[in-house]
Amino acid sequence: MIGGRGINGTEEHARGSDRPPVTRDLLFRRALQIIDTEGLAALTMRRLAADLGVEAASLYHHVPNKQAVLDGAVSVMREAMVFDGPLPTDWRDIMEMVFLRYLDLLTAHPHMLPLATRRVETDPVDGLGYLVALGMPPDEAVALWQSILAFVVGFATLATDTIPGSVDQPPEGLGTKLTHWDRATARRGLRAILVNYEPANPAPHSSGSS
Amino acid sequence: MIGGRGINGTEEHARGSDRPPVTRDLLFRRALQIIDTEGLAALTMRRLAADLGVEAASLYHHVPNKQAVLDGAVSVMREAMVFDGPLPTDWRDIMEMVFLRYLDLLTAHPHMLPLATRRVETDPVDGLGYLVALGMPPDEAVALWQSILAFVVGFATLATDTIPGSVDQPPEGLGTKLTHWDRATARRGLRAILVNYEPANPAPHSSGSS
DNA sequence: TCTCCTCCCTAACGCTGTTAGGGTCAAGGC
DNA sequence: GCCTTGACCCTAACAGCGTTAGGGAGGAGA
Repeated sequence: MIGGRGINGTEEHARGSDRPPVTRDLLFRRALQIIDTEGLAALTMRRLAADLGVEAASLYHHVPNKQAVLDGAVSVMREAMVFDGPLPTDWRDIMEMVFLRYLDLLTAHPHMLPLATRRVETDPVDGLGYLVALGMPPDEAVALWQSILAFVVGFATLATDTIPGSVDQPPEGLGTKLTHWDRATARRGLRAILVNYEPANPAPHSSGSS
Repeated sequence: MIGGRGINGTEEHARGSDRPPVTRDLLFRRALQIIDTEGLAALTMRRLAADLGVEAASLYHHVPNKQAVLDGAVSVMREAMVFDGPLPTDWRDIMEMVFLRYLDLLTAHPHMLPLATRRVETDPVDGLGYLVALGMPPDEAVALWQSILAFVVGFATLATDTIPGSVDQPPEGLGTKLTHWDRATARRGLRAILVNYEPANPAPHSSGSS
C-alpha cells in the first residue's frame, strides 16, 4: 500500500469524492451492518476502517475507542423503536405492542444482544412515566417495567443463543420444540405478567414514541 | 524467568510437590475463581496458567482451547444446583424454588452470565419431563419452561448489567429504584407466569436434583 | 537399562485495540 | 496573492491475545 487515498484519487476529489467521507453516523451504521451480517467478533477496528476505505488509526479521529463504536451501533439499532400509527387504547395492549416490538428488534439483531442489555435507555423510562400517569404507584410501575423487560430480554437472549443440538437427551421428542422459541409464547408470558398489575385509573392516554 | 519449575524445585518434587499438579478440574475451578473476582476479560490463558504456576501453552495439554475452559467454568458453577432437603409438594412451589435458586446462582456469578446463557443444559430438561409427568401437554410444558427460564435469565442479566447512573433522566426519583432489582419482584413475576399454566393432574411427585 | 509417555517449556505466528508522530490539503485571515 | 490553522488520514509501533510447533526432563513399565 502506497498511501491509500493517493491510489485512486490524487486531487480530483475535494477531500474525498471517490469514497463517501467518514462521519460518526456512517461509521456507526457500517459497524451495525458488519455485526449483523458477520457477528460481533467480526467487528474489528481494522475491519471497520477497511470497509470505510480508511486505516484503523484514522477511526480514532472520529471516536475515542471501540466501545464508542459499539454504543453507536446500539443507538442506530434503537432508531427503529418508533411508533407512527394510532396506539391501542387499553394500556396493556400498548405495553404489549411496545415490548413485542422490542423483542422483534432484538431478535432481528441477534448479535447485538450482548450490547443491547448493557444499559437501560432513556426512552423506556418515558414509558415508565406513562404507567405512573395511569395511577400506578411508582414501586409498582418499576416492578412491572423490570419484569416485562427482563422477560423480553431473556426470551430474545435464549431464542438466539439456544443453538439446535445443544440440548442433551431431549425427553420424548421435545428437543426440537425446546430450541424453537415461539413469538406466541412470548406474548402469552407478557400478558401473564401484565394482568398481575393494575393502575388506579387506566384512562386512555396519548403517549408519543417510545 | 529461567524456567518456572526449576526455580523452586529441581528434583525434590515427584512431578510437582511444590505446587499442586494441574488437572482439568483444578483448571476449571481456578478459571471460575478468576472470572468471579476479576471479570470475564481478566481470564486469559496466560493469566490462568500463571495462577496455576505454569506457562500458557501447557494448558493446551489439558484442554483443547479456551472455549473448553469457559465451558468447564460453567459446569463448575452449575454444581451448586442440587437440592438436598425435602421438596415442596405443590408443583408451582417446586418450580419457584428451583428457578429462584437458579436466579441466585446467576446473580452470585454475574460475570458468568454471558457464558451461562449459551446453552440449555441437560438438567433443566429433566425438570421438563417432570412437568409432562404431571399431565401437562408437551407443548404447554415447553412454553412454560421457556417462559420461566427467559424471565430468570433476563432478570439476572439486567440486574447485573444495569449499572447505576446508566438511566438518563429518571422521572421523579425513580432512578434509584430502577437500578435496584428486587428478588421479590422476580418471585412475583415467576408466580404470574406459573399461574398461567395448569397440569392435568398436579400430583406430588418426587423429583431428584435439577 | 531402555523406551515410552506425560507434562511442561521456549519461541513464534497472526491477530487485536490503541498511541505517537507526521503529512496533505481545504478553508480562512490579512 | 500568501500563510497559517485545523481537519483528516497515514505509517509504524506497542503490548497483549489465542494458539501451534517442536523439544526437553523425568517417572513408569518392559
